Amino acid sequence: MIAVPDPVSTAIPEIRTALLAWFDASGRELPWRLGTEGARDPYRVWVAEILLQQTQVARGLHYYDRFLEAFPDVRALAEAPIEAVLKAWEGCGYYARARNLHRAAKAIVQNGFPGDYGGWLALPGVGPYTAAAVASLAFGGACAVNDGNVRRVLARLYGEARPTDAWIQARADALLCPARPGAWNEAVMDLGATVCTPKAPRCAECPLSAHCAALASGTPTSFPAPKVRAAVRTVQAVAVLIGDEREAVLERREGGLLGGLMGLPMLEIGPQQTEATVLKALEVLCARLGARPGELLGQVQHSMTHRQITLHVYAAASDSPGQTVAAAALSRLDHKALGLLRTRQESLFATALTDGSSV
DNA sequence: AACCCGGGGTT
DNA sequence: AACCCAGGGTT
Repeated sequence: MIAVPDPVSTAIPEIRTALLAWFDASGRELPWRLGTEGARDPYRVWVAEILLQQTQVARGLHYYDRFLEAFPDVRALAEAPIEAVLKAWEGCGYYARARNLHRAAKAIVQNGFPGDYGGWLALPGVGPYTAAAVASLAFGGACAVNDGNVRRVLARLYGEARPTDAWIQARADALLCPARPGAWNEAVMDLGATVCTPKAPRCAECPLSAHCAALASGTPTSFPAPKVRAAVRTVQAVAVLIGDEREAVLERREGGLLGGLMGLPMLEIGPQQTEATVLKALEVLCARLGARPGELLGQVQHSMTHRQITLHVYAAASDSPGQTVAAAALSRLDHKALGLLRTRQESLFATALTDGSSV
């Protein structure tokens, strides 16, 4: 059987030259791209790659500055309490990233930074993408990354609607420029982020348009086909606020959802609930806390990728001391719940102004 | 391989 | 309202 080379494979030298020339002229300047190409500061690259997992660059920039200011080097990170690490990550989502970053920092302080793909892959929170990224960007390793950008760019270049991870990795490995592996990886990702975008690609500006099978097909956006996603689950929960926005009883969330963060004591009660079952849950929750249930402060809605939460927030009273809210790392959901107190006070104040009564 | 894990941007 | 984002861990 004779293997027929595809049009992209035969044009690999031209493709490398065209994309790297575009990158040298139009690549993004980003704070984790300081220093020599292929020999960047591994700490800065590593933190950036973890932060950018499923997080858009524009959003990551803010957290990156904040995180590096709090933990300028790997020793500072390793020696910090986990609560401080989560506080720096607060609001960024996927909090297992922060916990794994902290764990890995301790290992790095013990053993030093790994110098190759396999060493990075062994660290918690580092998978195939991140290991290849750090190995190429900070150590000059010939490792091709495979992320959402690479997937889209290569699916379009080859006209493959349903690429598997193995398919993408094989093409990425073949295309990788051995002379500039780090720059090549950044170039493909920059192209995917700024030109070969999901919905409205700027094909007229693309340095690879002459080689692109998806563009030739007339419908470049049909590559790759959308991934099927799990349905959003609707759930309700009850939370109690013992204290106020400054001092409140908080519990550490265990398990997967928002794990590691602090939050109001909470009890999930399933998808559709009546007022009676909500009140029953409130009693159960207060019994566990040794607290006396108070009035309804309101409901908050919170949507996550895979969940739509309605949270019924009640005031409660107990003898247990609260803790300083500002010092704890909380999810957006808990910040919304705490915000109910403020809106409620404002509406009471407005009522007092209207009818002349005292608050 | 399928599922879970946040929060927000773009279209 | 989809669809996506510089993915990784668990089952």
